[in-house]
Amino acid sequence: MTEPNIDPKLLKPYDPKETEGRIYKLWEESGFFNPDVCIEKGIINKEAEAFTLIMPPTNANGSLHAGHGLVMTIEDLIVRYKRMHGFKTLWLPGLDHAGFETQVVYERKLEKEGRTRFGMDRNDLYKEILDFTLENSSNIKNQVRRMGASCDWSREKFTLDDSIVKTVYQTFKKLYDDELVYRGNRIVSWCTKHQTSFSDLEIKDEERIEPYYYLKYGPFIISTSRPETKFGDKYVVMHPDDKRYMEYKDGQKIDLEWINGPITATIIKDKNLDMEFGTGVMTITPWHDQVDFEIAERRGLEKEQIIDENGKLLPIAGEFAGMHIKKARSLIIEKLQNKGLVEKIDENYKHVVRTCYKCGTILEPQIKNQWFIKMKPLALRALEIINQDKIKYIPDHYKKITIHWLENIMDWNISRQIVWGIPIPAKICNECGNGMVDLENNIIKCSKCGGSVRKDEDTFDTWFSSGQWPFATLGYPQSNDFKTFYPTDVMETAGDLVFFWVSRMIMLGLYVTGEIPFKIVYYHGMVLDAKGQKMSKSKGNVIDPLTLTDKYGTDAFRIGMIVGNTPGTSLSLSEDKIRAYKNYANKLWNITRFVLSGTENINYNENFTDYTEREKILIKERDELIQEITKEMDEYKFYIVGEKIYHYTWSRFADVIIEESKEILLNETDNDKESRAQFLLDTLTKILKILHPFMPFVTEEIWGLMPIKNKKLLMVEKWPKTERSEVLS
RNA sequence: GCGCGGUUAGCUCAGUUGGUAGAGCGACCCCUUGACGUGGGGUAGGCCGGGGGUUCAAAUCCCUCACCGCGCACCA
Repeated sequence: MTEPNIDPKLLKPYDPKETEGRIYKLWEESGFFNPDVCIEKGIINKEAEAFTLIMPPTNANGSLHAGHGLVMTIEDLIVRYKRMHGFKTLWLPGLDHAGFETQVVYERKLEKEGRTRFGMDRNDLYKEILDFTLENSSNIKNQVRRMGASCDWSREKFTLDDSIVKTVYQTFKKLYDDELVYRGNRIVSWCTKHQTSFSDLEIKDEERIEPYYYLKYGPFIISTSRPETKFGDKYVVMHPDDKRYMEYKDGQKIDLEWINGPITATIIKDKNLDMEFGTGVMTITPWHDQVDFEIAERRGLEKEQIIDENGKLLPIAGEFAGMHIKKARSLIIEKLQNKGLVEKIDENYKHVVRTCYKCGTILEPQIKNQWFIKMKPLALRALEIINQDKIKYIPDHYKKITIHWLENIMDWNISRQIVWGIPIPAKICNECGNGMVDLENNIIKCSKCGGSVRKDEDTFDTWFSSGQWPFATLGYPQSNDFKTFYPTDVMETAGDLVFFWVSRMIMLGLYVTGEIPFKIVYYHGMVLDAKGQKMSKSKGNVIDPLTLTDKYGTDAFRIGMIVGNTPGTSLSLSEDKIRAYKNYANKLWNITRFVLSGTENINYNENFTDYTEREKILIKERDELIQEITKEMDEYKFYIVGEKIYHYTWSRFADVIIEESKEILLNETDNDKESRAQFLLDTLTKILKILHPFMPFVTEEIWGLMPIKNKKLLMVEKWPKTERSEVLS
């Protein structure tokens, strides 16, 4: 054989490092990430159907982790596939200020520097975090590029952009006008470390074994795991039907000896009490307990704060005032024991305590005057459309989980006592505590009592703004983008955001725009380390996706993340697997070398029909596979497609077809050679197209070397069609 | 307590209308063949968590139990 006359690049092994940056630049400069450019350049029709995927805004408080790697891979795969089908495809990238999350990260940074946010000027702190965020964000954007993401950077949004904030404010106002948002004194979960309240979701339940105390409260025995809350307990509650306590009447007063001396307690008969539990009698602490609060509200009982915002006891605790509850508990019990008021102590009481999901501090329920969204009406609307299957859940069991949550939804506290976030545009009355939404910042008097007002210093729960992301990013209500790309098609995100984010987007999307925000929710699982353990900095098992892409190439990383990774199921990231796909990228490269050098004197004709029987059989087999694969792609079963195309190229095309081609191309008649050569070129072309969404870099690079007339960039070529197999058979 | 998953080869996991179990990695044995040793050929390895049921036929459908995850929950 003569020296092959093919691109010398092909004579060396495939080098992802040399290729990827160059290819990404090629794509970016083509402008094809932007659907408008695709129309301008005649790649797609102006009338083409839109396909929209809004990228979950990346937290701008760190760098890319393995989970992001998965997100970028799956979403880019979906988007490239749709783009190759001629959709007017938009993948809109974004960054999230991530309110509390980022503030926590920043506070840790401050701590390391020996500083603290408390006592810092609000504006200074805000500015520092903003700088921190912006610095990170440029870093993150480069990392997203490294993953090959074909998102439209020209439409990038940040959750603190003016346009987004404006939309968020309008929504807040609308909710207020519709009486779906209210300011109220309600029990909220308060973190004494972070000095902010949470919604019911920012809570981690933790099982603990702690002593459980049975205390003598006058003639009764009450039980508690939290004696430090009991100072102000002056109501003793029992069920009206409880035969044991028939002699006591509702409202009856009883004098008794308590922690710091004699008190007068009032008997309350209430049905919202479990007779079976403990002794069937309890005292209530309305300021620091949800159930007690509700009873007190219903019965109009007094509420008194016992514990302050730092977790220290207030003057009502007498000699214990100023002491942290952690320290006080055992001392209080000691005192009660000395007074003979402890009946018994159960040392092995197993119960659940609510802790801050970030720092693990036990949350203190506190009554706070904050903004709440009335969720029931919003949830009902969402339930209706979910039950009608207007939104498809992948995997489908997330539908059940969502329904279960929506049916038991609680009002949503959206006030956060942190600086880093979107300020709540409202005034609070200094006299009566009334809250008034004030977008123009011109309210100077309370609308209820005429009292003086102050600006609400709180910020919105970050999920309140990100809950509006699909329509906010598209410029609701008037922009062309909104009209063209909303409702969006797919929301692809992590399973643990099902309540935090996805369900709230559905509710707020329906409420504001009257339409569902997306048609499909695709949940990916968590990325675990090779041993199946959760990655965390403290365990030191965090895998940086970029170290893997450096080592094995982005394509290898990407297809390794896809194959065998079913939606919703967590994925163990093993380096072996990624390495295997690096070999695959190289295999593809070598296949190309063979095909191109073996078919040098052939003009590839994609409409060639003069195939011999031998090739017709192979084409039928190949096209059946393509049909199968296309169907599975449309069903979002990428994990199967990746495996099948891998298997076909390697075990079938390379190991069998190429092997037998060696003889055919050397020894058979011209007809046979032509038929085989056309088949090899045609099949390689189709393999590249199918593989492109999975492995965009190597396929684009090879595409550039293919002897194809009038070719465009592979990223905007058309997904292979299979109608011709009928023509040929 | 309620809800949702999972349990298949040594490891990680596929298995979508029920029809004699698959992939990758790993292991072992061969092959210095001209696309590729980042390769090629081959072998071993699974009563598909246990027990019932439906069926001609069950990894697949139903019931039940066990174990492992994960959510939710106002039990003082």
